[in-house]
Formats: sequence, structure tokens, C-alpha cells
Amino acid sequence: MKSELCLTHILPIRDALDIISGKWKIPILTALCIHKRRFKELHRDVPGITAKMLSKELKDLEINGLVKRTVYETMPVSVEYAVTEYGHTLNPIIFALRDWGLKHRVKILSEDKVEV
Amino acid sequence: MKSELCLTHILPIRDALDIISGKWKIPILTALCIHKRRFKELHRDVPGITAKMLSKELKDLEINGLVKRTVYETMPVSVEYAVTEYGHTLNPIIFALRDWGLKHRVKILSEDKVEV
DNA sequence: CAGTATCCTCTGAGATACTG
DNA sequence: CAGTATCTCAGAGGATACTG
Repeated sequence: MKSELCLTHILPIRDALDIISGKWKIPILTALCIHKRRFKELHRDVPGITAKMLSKELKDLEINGLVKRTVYETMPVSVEYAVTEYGHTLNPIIFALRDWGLKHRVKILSEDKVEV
Repeated sequence: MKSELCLTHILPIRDALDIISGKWKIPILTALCIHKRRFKELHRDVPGITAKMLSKELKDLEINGLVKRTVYETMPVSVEYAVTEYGHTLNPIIFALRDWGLKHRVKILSEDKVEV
């Protein structure tokens, strides 16, 4: 129970957070996990994101091998984003976050009733 | 598979991220999950954090009911931080992040060998 | 010991307009 | 359609010094 054990827990968590932290990466991956999408569809389905942030975050995700970008030479071009096999290894994190968020919302709502 | 379904996935995730996002909250909770700690012990065991950030993040975590602060009127005072019962509901997220971080590190290291 | 107080930097993120 | 280019700013985060 000393610092070394603590580090073996915290350091991998920091590795993970370095890659997926921020306001948008997990929401984007969540949308893409449901099914692959084109840029504009993502822009529409991830509420509140700007084109600039979406573009930047998709690049980060692609660099880290979590998302694959495919360009179709239609006219005009269409671009499709999909979660890679490696990206799907994040599913347990995504599900855990979603489960907790759902329960948390229920908790907050019930507390509001009591407080007010 | 339309936007509504997407929202039911993304909105709870944003609720969760609003509370635990940032560089320090999950590492702090991880340290406290192993066992409760005093301020200075946390400062030592969460690598790289400053006293200011630790203080701020602990306040946020306390406000959200994830951490409990207990003051002992020793001389000088000692303060103990512990994860609340509600805070422990985050364990699945913490474990998922840690598992993924560990596997990711293995992947990165093996890729480095191939590349170099 | 358990924090505050200052000061500072940097970047995550938004708004708006524009392009191949 | 799928992005870029600017501009802007709040606040996350860090360094250092100080206090009850």
C-alpha cells in the first residue's frame, strides 16, 4: 500500500487520460461506435461541437489509431469516419461512463426534489 | 439509429465527463480508492500535482459527494480525505481506464520496437 | 500540516468567416 | 461536402512564496 503500488494504478490511468481526455473525444467515439458516419453527420450528432473542434479531435483520434478516415472520390468528395478495431477496445470505458452518467442524473434529479 | 438514440448515449457521458474530467480528479480518486489519505500523503502520491490543484480538485470532488473531508483537531490539525460510498460507484470507470492504459502501454512499446 | 495568495502561461474551446 | 483560417477568451494548470 505504498507509493509504488499507487503508481502502478495511477500511471496507466494517466496514459489513458492523455489520449481520451477533453470534452469531445469520448462523445465522438460514442457516436461512431453506434455506426460509422460522415463529417457532417458527426457534426450534427455530437451536440454542440464546432467544425474546427471536430476536425481537430478526429485527427487526434486517427493519429492514435482509434478512428479510421476513408475518403471516397465522389463528387464532391465524401469522407467516412469509423472506429477501428483498436478503438473498440475503449468500449468498456465508454459503457462505464455512460452507466455512471445515467445513474448520476437520476441521483441529481431525486436530490433536487428533496432540496427544493 | 438516429440522433435521438445517439443523444441517449452521449448526454449521460457528458454528465459524467463534466464531473470527472480534467487531469487530476481520476488520479486523486484512484489514490484514495486504495486507502484514505491526508493532504500531504495525497500530494506525495499523486505524482506532479501542485498543492493548489490538489486543494481545488478535492473541493470539487467533495461538492459532488465523491470524497469526504474529515478534520481532526490534533495539534497541528490533520485532515483526512476518503472516497464516499457514492464515490466508489466510479470504480468501474477507474478500473476500465486503468486496464486500457496498461494494455495501451504494452501496445505502444511493442510498436516502438517495430518502428525503430 | 494543510492549505492560500499571486502571478503567469498556455491551450482547449467557441464564434465567425471562408475555401477547394 | 469537408473542412481551414482567424480571432478571442476563460480557465486549466504551473511556479513560487506565504500563513494559521
